[in-house]
This record gives sequence, C-alpha cells and structure tokens, in this order.
Amino acid sequence: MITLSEENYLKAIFLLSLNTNEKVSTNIIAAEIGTSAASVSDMLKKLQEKKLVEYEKYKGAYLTKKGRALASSVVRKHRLWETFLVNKLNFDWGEVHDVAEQLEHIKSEKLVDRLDSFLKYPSFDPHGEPIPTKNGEIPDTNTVPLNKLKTGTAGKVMGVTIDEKYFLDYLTKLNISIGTEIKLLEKISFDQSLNIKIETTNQHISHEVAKHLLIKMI
Amino acid sequence: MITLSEENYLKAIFLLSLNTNEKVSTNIIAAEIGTSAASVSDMLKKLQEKKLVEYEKYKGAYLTKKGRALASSVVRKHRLWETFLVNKLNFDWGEVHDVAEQLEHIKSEKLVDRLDSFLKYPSFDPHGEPIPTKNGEIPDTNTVPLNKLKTGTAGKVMGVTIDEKYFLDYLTKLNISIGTEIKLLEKISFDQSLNIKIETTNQHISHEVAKHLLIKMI
DNA sequence: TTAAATTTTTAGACATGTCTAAATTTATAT
DNA sequence: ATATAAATTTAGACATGTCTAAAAATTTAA
Repeated sequence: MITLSEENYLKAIFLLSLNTNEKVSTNIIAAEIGTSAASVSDMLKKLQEKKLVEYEKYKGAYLTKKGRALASSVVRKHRLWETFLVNKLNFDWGEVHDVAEQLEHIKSEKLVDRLDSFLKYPSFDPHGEPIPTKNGEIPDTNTVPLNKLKTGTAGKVMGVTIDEKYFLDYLTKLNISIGTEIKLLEKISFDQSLNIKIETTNQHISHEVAKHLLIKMI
Repeated sequence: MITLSEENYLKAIFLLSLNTNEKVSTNIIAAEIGTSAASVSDMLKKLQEKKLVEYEKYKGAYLTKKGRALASSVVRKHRLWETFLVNKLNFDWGEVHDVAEQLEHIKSEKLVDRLDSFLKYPSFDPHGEPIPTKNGEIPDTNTVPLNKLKTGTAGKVMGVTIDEKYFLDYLTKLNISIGTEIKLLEKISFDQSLNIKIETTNQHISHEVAKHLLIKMI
C-alpha cells in the first residue's frame, strides 16, 4: 500500500526530473515539498525499500519504472480534477490547485476513467499543462517559454508552468489566459524583463513571469 | 485542525445516534468503525479535549453542537459524492460507497457548494438516504421499514438503510430499486420472512433484507 | 446481594512521518 | 592540497493512531 506522503514525494521527483531524467537531490526535493532535507533522506530510504526509486546516498534519487507509473498517475489525477473543477464546477483557474492536491490522492481507477470520459478525454488542463495518459505518456506541447521567443515574433499562450494563485491572478489582471496572443517587442538586457503586446495593448513583464508562460508560435 | 480519523469517529457517532440522541457506547462505536474498544476509548478522550463530544468514562459519548455540525457535513459530503458518482459518472449504486468514503474527507466548502449546485440540490442520495443540508437539517423521509408494513398494504421503495455492495447487488437481482412498488402479501411468523409482490411478480425475502428497505405507503 | 460475565479503560508497544541538532560526506575556493 | 562551505545523513525526539494484554468498572444473573 502506498501512502499519501509517498505519493507526494514521487510526484515531486517526477515533476523535477520531467525533462532531465537525472537524479534529483535531497535539498531540491525538500524545497519542492516544503519539508526538511532530513525528512527527505528518511523517505528516500523507504521508497528505495519499496522499489519506487533508485537512491544512492549523498547522490540523489530517480524514479524506477514502477515509481514513475505511480507518480504519473497522481499527476494525471491532479490535472483531470483541475479540469473538472474549472470546466464543470466553474472554478477560477487560480483557485483549483489546493483542492486538486487533495483529490489527486483518491484511489479508484474506475473513478479516474469515468472522470476522463466525462471531461471528454482532455489532453491539457486549465493551465495548459499536459495530462499524462493512462499509459504514462505526456502529450506534446510544442511550446517555448516566452523569454526564449525571438524579439519581434508572436505566439499564443498555450500554458503556464506554475500553479499558484498569486501568479494566476496576476495573469488574469494582465488579461492573459490560455489562447491569448502575445508579441515580444523588446528584451531589456539589464534585468531580462520584456516589453510585450497582449492582444492589442502594450505591457511590461518581468523575466520571472515570462519564463512560466508557454508560447506556441503562429 | 481535524483529522481524517476524527471525522470518521464523529460520523459513526452521528449515524449511531440519529434518532435517539442518546450516549453511544464504546463497543458500538468500535463495531461501526471496525476497530478495538481500546482505540475508541483513546479517541473519545481526544474528541472530548477538542469539545467535539461529551464523554463520560464507562458511560459513552454524544456529540456536542460543534461535533454534530462537523459530522453532518461529512455525511452531507459522502451523500453528495455518491449522487455525483451515480448521476454524473454512471456508477452503479452498489459500487459508490468505498470511493465516497474517501471523497467525504476532501476539505473545501466551495467544492461542496458547487457540487450541490451542479447536482441541482438533491435531497436524497442514490440509496434514498437524506442528504443533510448545509445547516445540518435532515430532509424528512416519511417512510417505514418494509417489515413494519401491514400485511396487504403496498408502497414504494424510497430508500435503503445500509450501503453495502452485496446487499445492493442482491436488491438489483430482485429487481428492487428506488421507486419500485412493493406489496406485502404475508409475514411468516417463524422467521419473520416475507412474501411480497415486486411490481408484478411474487418473491420471498428475509427479515434482514426487509428491515433495510424504506417504504412510503401509497 | 454477591459472584460471574461483560464492557471499558489503562499501560505499554509499535509504525508512520515529521522535526532539530550533530555528524559525516561532498563540493568549492584559495 | 587543504581548509572552508554546503549538502546530506544519522541520532534521538515527538505526535498520531493503532494494537494486545491486563486492570478496573459496570451489568447481569443466580
């Protein structure tokens, strides 16, 4: 039996090594989960015991096939529930995270399957994040972070890479949501902030914001 | 903060003292929850500390106003989720209990409100059990258990009082569901079993089954 | 009304997941 | 190359919720 805590650790490692597939360090996991490095050490030992991670002392850990499948299923559930909350219960995209953090741990394969069907098999959640399939595949986004766009080019917002109320509320205030058209006008080299055109109006945003906006070129 | 375990104890006491409002004994609670009397003793002390129950050693416990409100909210969530699973995700009425046992602990007032609205404010769940309102009121059923019906009278099934797969599957096999018309033909005094007419066909059922079927006379 | 049976509580143990402080290992910089 | 800094693990503690076995209180029945 896998516990709620274990699921949270697996999910953290999964999300931290999405692109890299490299070992993830104790401290990074601790920061992601919001706990101490000591607790992470303890837990990595337990997950190693259960063959959910490969863990080498002082070197970090990565997911086994079994661990990756479990983590992927938790992320899948999280994003399906977020989609449900926004599409069916009219939640705002900024207020679904905490509830989905709870719902992602509900254990019922049938529930997930039915929810998926009820939502018409979505590939992306309300933040544009890909929803892993039942087999653990991750839909391709074909996007780049806004700060990597070439000056002068335009694209559509396809997603965001963090799911925090204050960030999402700020985007809403800027009139940015999934599908919004953005043109990169100028990069300020001093602080890497950006002048951009959102639909028809000009705005200035920080590097910190830009790097969490996923753009598909048009 | 209230824990999942505490919620389960409050719910158990709530359901065991629905009509009576009397003190509930340690052993009865232990049986309901499926744990030992020792564990119940321990927990009652904690709930007493938190002013969720009034507990007198060796005498049992009953809910305080605060405890009753919390318990009622858990039962409300359980029954709303069961309604969601059956009405929206096409679950069978016999397979929703275990999932609802998990979902009832999700903490989000907004989620419950939105779910209630999404389901069009139901008063009864798929088993005919009343769904407590937000204020903790319990919709009236005006029903009697089938075994208390007078021989020769007829009524409609309005609900069942246990939520177990084997019982519900058996009812389905007997062609009994919410709304089914039943006439009591004969009580066998030896074992209190009943001969009944279900819609148009005659059947024989045990006292054990009859007492869990809620009938409204027509 | 007193002995026996039942119920309930207490005592002590264990597993889980967390923490802080100290010890150890690894990385960095002179 | 070695001292220092940073990262990581270990040791020991604590809270929660559970258990079994033994003790205490209550109920039942002769």
